[in-house]
Amino acid sequence: MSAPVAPVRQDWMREHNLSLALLVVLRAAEPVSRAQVAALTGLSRAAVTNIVDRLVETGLVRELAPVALPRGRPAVPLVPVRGAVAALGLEVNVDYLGVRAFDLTGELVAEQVVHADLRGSDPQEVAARLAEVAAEVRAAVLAQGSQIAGGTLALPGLIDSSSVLRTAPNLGWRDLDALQLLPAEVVGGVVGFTVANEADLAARAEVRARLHENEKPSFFYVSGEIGIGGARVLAGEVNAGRHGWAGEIGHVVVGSTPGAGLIRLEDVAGQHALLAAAGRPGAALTELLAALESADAQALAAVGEAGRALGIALSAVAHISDVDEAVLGGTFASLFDVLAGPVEQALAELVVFSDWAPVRVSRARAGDYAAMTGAACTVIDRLVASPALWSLARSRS
Amino acid sequence: MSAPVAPVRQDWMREHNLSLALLVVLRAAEPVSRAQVAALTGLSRAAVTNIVDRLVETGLVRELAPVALPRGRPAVPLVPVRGAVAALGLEVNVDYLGVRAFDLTGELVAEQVVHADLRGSDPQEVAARLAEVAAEVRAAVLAQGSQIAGGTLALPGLIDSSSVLRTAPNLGWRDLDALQLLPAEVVGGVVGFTVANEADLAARAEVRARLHENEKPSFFYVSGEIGIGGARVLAGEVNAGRHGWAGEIGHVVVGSTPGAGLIRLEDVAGQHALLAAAGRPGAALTELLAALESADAQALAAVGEAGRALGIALSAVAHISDVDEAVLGGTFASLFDVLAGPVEQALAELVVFSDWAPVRVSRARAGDYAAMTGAACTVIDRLVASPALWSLARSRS
DNA sequence: TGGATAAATTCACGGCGTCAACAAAACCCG
DNA sequence: CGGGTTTTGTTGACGCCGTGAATTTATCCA
Repeated sequence: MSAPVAPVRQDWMREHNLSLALLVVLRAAEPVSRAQVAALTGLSRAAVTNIVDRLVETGLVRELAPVALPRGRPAVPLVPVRGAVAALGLEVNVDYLGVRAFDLTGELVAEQVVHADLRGSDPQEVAARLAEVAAEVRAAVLAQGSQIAGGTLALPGLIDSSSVLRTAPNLGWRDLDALQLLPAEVVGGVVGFTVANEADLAARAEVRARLHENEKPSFFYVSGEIGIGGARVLAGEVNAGRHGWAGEIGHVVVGSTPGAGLIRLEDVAGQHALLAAAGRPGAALTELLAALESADAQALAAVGEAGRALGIALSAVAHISDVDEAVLGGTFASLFDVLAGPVEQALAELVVFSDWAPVRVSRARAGDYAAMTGAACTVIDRLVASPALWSLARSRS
Repeated sequence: MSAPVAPVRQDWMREHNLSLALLVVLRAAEPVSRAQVAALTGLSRAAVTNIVDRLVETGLVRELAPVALPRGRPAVPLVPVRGAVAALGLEVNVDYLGVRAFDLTGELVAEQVVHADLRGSDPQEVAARLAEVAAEVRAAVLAQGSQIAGGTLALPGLIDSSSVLRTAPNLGWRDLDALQLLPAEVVGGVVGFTVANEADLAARAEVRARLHENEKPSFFYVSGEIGIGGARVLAGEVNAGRHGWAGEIGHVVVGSTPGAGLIRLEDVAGQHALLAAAGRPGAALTELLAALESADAQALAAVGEAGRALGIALSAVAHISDVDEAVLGGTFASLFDVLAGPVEQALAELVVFSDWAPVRVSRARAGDYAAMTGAACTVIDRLVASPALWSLARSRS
């Protein structure tokens, strides 16, 4: 949320403080009282009384029964209303498509994933299948009385600011308006519908997974799939860049051949290249994992090489973006035990500031289908950032 | 200026709108009237009347004589007060040190630069010399009745958030508290004094140089000096990263030797390496420029190689940070005519999104001593961001 | 001289957070 | 068993801020 270069009026101020209070209620491990909200936000108790009343009116927050304290008047605990709102996270990836729904607190409410090989698929047809899945999740959510707050679609490709998918090489899709692709009953019925890059959204899910230990984590998220993408997170915010396609680490140069040809990260650590180097071209990832399990020398060497290349690419990220943690996600999370060593070694060797701020390497914690989760998170973020707007939109419908 | 994760009160709102109005007055090509400020900011004329009155009270803005319009009541033009405020930009670099003073509008008011070879110099001694120069510039500024709004020191090295200079390899300095180094009469008398990286500040100066054509430019600034640094600018804001040392493009890997050794950008395009490759190890840059002028084959080849390496490093920047313009500054600005071609070619060849958003390459426009200029700019930025705070500080002194 | 036009100002109004006072609901101790 | 204590939550006066409409000011033009 960046400060607007626009006049600020009282309603903006109210919106901001409303959002602040809502965030405190959402993020608290235990239910908080009005007095605690006041203490945590820095607002006066009087203001918080008023603000919380409005949040209760909009149905986003609920009061529990008062609980006795060691001393003084009992406090009224405040909790987010679970059933009130559902956020949809959709995804089309190379080997599956699916939809997830989360409530305000980030709890999974409904989900449906279909596995399929979507390489070189027809966008129209895939969109129709996604719409079906979305309709089912939608129905499940509505059945339990939730309002749908919006949706975000994750795609493995470059998406520019007008929601046009420029290219998704592994799907074989090019120059599609991703919003127009989806039928109106998916997009139209939903207040806000957006499209974003899969790696950026997975990084957002990773932020969520780390919230309990760090409110504002900073790291570079690496999404190892068929291709290799990534996203930089600074103080809890995903940094998508000028057009929204930052983090394309797969195309970073990591070396050269004697003939002066350049080697990019994907040429070494992309899934096809990695399997080929491991002596299993065209095989599934599980085969590689099994080979590593049984200490297959060629497989270990291939992953080691990939790790070194990834470390070189990440050293470029560290120098250019100044991050001190690299989070390995996607298939790289499965390969973590073999991969992390060479990555760390290359980073220690190459990064100039590794003496003061060594780049840590860690495994992603966001779990499966991180991009879907992250997609829903962005919807919740939008809602939390402007609760009054939401209640307005709700009352209109 | 990012939105605070803190309660917003009316005084914050006032400060914001005050800042907004001041910015409009500063940035306008022609003096603007209150009515124009209202139109440009989106505030009501009533509010602008009040706000401008306060800006006039603080002495930051002045009214000119009313000028007749084609129709209607004459407008009262508003202009920034030139003599009111002076911002100091200080710099210690490898071959010079100096101080510049700018007024509110960004006009140069006073300046003093001393050339000297500061490689391997003693920090204490250099600080004393800088203090002398600063005292003279200070005196010149005070003589014309300006108040000093603050100062920023530019250093060619990694500076962390607590203003400690971790390392400046080309000065041979390490682990210094840059603020404690300067005598109290330089730092103490000044409201806000900060330290920052030379390339980050030069990038800030570049933003200033481009304001008239683009309010919020985005680019990657390359600072070619003895070493090679840089800074990413997104929508007019310099992005310094987690610790403030982003943009260290000189250490990015651009290839490898057959023996599996890695080649970093500085190994090819750093000033020492470049001069050596041109057959003039240890020479001055002017010699290389002369050789290029006379079409010396070895010099041209060396710069061409450096350009290709720079292009490879910038392709990493483009993929990681998604920028669509690279600005070549420092010595690279002088070499621009020879350098730009190979850089552009490498970028076109390597950047995946060059079809939709080709990375432009341009010469820096910030002029000499860009870091000093940018250092003063950050001081002015702080002042403009909180005009009320400034008037408070002023009334206390 | 009167009308048109646009800048700048004034003022009543409603919204918002603060502050201080107060009410409410427990607990403790004599 | 009842007053004192403590902390929560509410209330109302207050001051500040931007809005919007009405008003004043200043110039040009017919």
